[in-house]
Amino acid sequence: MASDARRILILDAATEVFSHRGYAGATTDQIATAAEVSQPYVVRMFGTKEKLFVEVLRRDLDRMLAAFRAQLGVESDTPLRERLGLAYIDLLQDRGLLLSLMHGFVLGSDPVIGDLARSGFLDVYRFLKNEAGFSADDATTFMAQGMLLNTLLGMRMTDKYDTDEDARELLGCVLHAKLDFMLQVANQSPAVV
Amino acid sequence: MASDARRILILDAATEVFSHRGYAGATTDQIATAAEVSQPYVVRMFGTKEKLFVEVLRRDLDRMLAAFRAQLGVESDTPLRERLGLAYIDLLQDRGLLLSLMHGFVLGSDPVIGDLARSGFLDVYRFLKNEAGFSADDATTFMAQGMLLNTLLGMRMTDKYDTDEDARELLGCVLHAKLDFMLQVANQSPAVV
DNA sequence: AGCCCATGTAATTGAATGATTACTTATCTG
DNA sequence: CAGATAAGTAATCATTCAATTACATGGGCT
Repeated sequence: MASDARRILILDAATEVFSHRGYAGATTDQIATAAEVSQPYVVRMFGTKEKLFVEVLRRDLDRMLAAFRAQLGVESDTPLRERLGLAYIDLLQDRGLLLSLMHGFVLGSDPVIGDLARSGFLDVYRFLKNEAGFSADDATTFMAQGMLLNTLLGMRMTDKYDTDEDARELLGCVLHAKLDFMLQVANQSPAVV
Repeated sequence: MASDARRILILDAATEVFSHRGYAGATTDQIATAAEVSQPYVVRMFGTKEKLFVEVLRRDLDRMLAAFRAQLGVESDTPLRERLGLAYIDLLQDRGLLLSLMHGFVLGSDPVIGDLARSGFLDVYRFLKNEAGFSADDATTFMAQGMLLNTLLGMRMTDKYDTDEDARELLGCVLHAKLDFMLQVANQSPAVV
């Protein structure tokens, strides 16, 4: 297989593994197994585990901004703000992809990862204000809802949907129309511990 | 020293170290050094690293709820909602204490930590609704702002306050009156990497 | 004094893990 | 066909780390 294609498979696998275990908790061997290659191959292709994580983070940030920008061109009755929210939920359902972002956001003390997380976060804020026309307050509120969504998915609150009334209500408030969709996805990928 | 007092020192140190490095990234030796005891002592007192993290998480959750409940009894002109927000910011400034919560929230795949994080999160939601009288929507919005605040502090966005105009604006939106206070605290504890 | 339980540590260990080295296989080019 | 370059792995290494064991210290009690 061409290394470009293999690279994508490894990045996909790494995103998945990092999202479950976190940066420090994930091992290059788990990533290699998930990508169906050998562990040395992963290391040689990316140099170090940190560089791999940085690439995952960078790609996820790019993907998020691209998904948001794609909504700018759409003609629709639903307001842009809502469309962006739905686009974000769509992104998150894709095999828990963006949870790796959350792990990156929490590693501000790491010089490399922290820098990337800060600048990536600010890029989103700038997009909302400069391109999507949000006010500072609206942008803040939008991102706050995104962080709550990340947190709920990160802690697998969807697991409690069936048994806890409050969990049901809370998820309903955040996800609105996309709730059924999200639950379906959550059940597809059970706790791979 | 009595073991009860030592226990508190170790929990304090563990909270600090976990908040910087995350659960998997922190080592029992770093915690022991921070608490000025030997590494075996830490392990023997708490059994395993996971049990130690669970105790840290549980204590932080208790502390948060206690701080919130304390606001219920206060007579003041400022509305309860705002007082709770300020109380949360006060909690967070205390040596980054509650960042450990964030790390816990992101480990939903771990059976023990995930369970605790989910039930602790729902406890806060229930408090807001049943004791503080929030509507479901208000409670959701309040928690979303808390998650954004956690994220901004986790990624050390305060480091960019002086150099980035957008970072300044974003932090201003979230922290309002408590901004100066927070920056002062953030500068007191520089990146202990 | 003499015992004993609580507080604490030094030394060690076994497993996990990121990284390196040295090899194999296959495809493309001249 | 030769031979080189890219794709990929098995085997191994050095480190790190949580956990265990065995030992030291000291204060309270009879």
